[in-house]
Amino acid sequence: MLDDRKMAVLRAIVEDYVSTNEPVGSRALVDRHNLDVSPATIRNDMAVLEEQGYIVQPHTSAGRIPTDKGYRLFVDKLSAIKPFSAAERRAIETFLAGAYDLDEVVMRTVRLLAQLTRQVAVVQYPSLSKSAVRHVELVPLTERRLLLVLITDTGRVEQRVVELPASFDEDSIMQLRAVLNACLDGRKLTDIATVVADLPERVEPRERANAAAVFSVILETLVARHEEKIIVGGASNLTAADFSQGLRQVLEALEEQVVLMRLLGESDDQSSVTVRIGAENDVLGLRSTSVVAVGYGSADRPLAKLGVVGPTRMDYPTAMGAVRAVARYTGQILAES
Amino acid sequence: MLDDRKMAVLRAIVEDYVSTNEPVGSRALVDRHNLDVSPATIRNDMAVLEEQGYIVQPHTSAGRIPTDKGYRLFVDKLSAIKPFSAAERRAIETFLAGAYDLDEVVMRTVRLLAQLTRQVAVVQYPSLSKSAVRHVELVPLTERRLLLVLITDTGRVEQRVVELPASFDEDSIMQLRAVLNACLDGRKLTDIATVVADLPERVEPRERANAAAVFSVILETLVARHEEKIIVGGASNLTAADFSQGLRQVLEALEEQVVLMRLLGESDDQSSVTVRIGAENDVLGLRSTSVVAVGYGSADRPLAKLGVVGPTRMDYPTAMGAVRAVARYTGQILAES
DNA sequence: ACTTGGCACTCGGGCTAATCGAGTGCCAGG
DNA sequence: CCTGGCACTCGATTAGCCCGAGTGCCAAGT
Repeated sequence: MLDDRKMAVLRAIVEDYVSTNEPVGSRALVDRHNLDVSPATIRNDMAVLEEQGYIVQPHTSAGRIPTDKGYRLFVDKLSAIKPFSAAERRAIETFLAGAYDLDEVVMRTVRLLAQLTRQVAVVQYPSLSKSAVRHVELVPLTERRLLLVLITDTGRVEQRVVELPASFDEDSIMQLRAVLNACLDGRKLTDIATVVADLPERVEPRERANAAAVFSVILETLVARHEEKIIVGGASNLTAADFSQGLRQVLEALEEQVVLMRLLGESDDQSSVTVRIGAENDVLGLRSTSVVAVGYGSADRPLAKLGVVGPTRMDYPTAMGAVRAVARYTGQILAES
Repeated sequence: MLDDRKMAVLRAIVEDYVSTNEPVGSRALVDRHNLDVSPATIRNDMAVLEEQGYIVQPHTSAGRIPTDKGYRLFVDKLSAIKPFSAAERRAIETFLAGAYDLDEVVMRTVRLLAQLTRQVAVVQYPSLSKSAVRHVELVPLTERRLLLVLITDTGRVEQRVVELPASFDEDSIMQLRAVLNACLDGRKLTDIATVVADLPERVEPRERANAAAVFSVILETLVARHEEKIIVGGASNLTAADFSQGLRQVLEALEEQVVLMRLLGESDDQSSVTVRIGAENDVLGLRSTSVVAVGYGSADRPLAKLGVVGPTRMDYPTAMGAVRAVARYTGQILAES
């Protein structure tokens, strides 16, 4: 379909356009890359590329810019993920290493990613559904209220107030806590629904009402609600790339947790870097952005995803390299705890 | 200095400019407000106002726009905080009432505030220094690592990994936990430093090394580190007001926790709404924005602050009303737990 | 002393015309 | 299939122009 040189031309167009942000013409192309042909030849190639939908000219007589389809081909066939130098890796490692707790790790990750790519970074907390319970704690608040604190093996701490149907005493709480920890400890959160179903039997009859309230809150919190938590950073990088008038839309989209989830979640391939370009994101308002995402965590223990969002005119090789490198180290650090 | 009519003129200029975003001239002024004088008279007044620095003309021959000093006078003398209607209050209340835990309350607050004011909302978590300990929990992670979880009476849950100098057994942890809870429960976090100093005596000698590690982490976490946590929402509202080229700067500033702290913290008057206009914010990059902030929490128990950030060209009465109303209800809800 | 109508003046925004040049498509020849 | 040549297109830039909103000032009126 497309011979080698046409591919090379497309690659050159993408690279030039990404770095200059201006439509690239045939002359500039032969100058800046060592294609040993004349501009006229390039023009013929470009005509073909345009006909096939890989590039377009914004105005009748200006250079060409890549289409989504063009970027897609570039990412799939024409570029390699840019590896990071040893020095860069060390920098990443030390930057992340200073973090104390999960919040800190996630915050640093997002900052780092935004800085490395000069794009908007998006990092998802370790997914609850992929975590296991490490500890459950019940703290009395008032007569009929408990604070339920649930700690996962990925370091997430979820809290929730429980309203009890009846008042309680210290002993019954101790007992309930013991039962909960005994039964839930180490269980995957996905399995918890079934485990909880059997729990009432293990509680003294007169405490069952209160226990049931606690159980239902556990289920509700972990299964139904905001189980995913995502943070965003580096929004100021969006001002560099000029979204005609869509900046507002993009910012709005990035404030919606649900949208972010879809953005990261759409690709279910865990281990390799995935790229969604322009209209491939069926999120309204992000039609003119690309998403580079990857799962993090060890191979046998995927935790969640992270990535960057930026204009389709993005340095994909570098972004992919950064995302992959950061994911690796973040996963590593979280695996240690 | 300025007679009544000049004041009225300034008020009219501010109001018109805020609503139209265009320099306002003498004719428009007499038309839209019932000033019973001619445009020429207004022009004389405007000349005086300009001489005194309350207004300027962006171009030699265009209408006037208020200066920071003009807005300041407007806020101090010429406007009243806009009260919210009963219906609006009810809406706020029900919107906030559905929240389960602290995170949820804060998130909803920030969303609500952004929506009501159409500005960027900034909400600080209940300040640790004003909280008391409700519960301390130690969760074993590995041989020599503990997860320290600290729950405050304001609902904040802080976590931190502790590296121990020696290995430990279940019993010693139980004991340590008991000591910690016995001694710290109910104590203000500001007092904790002194309390912790006396703790080692109450631990068995052979456990002192580990205990000391835990204590130092407690101090470090609560006193030294990121004790303040602030979240931001509604950044997309910034695109409406056109910051000539400072949008980037503004976004950057809003991503810096430290900057946000200074923004909210600068005014130490807890109970009343404070407004900082333009250059009054000595934060670089926010010289062209205004901050409307107020403390929340009950009078005898201030918790933290919240507010909005927007262009100096802002509807101050409404913003102040919204900030005050939201602070009231958020404080109320947090007081209940 | 303040207000008012009149009037000349300023200057930014918007419109049109003209020019420039990057870049194209196509063709004929190698 | 590549190449140099050439006519053509059209966006961007510049210059010139006009219009009108808005001003400052002044002289006259209350």
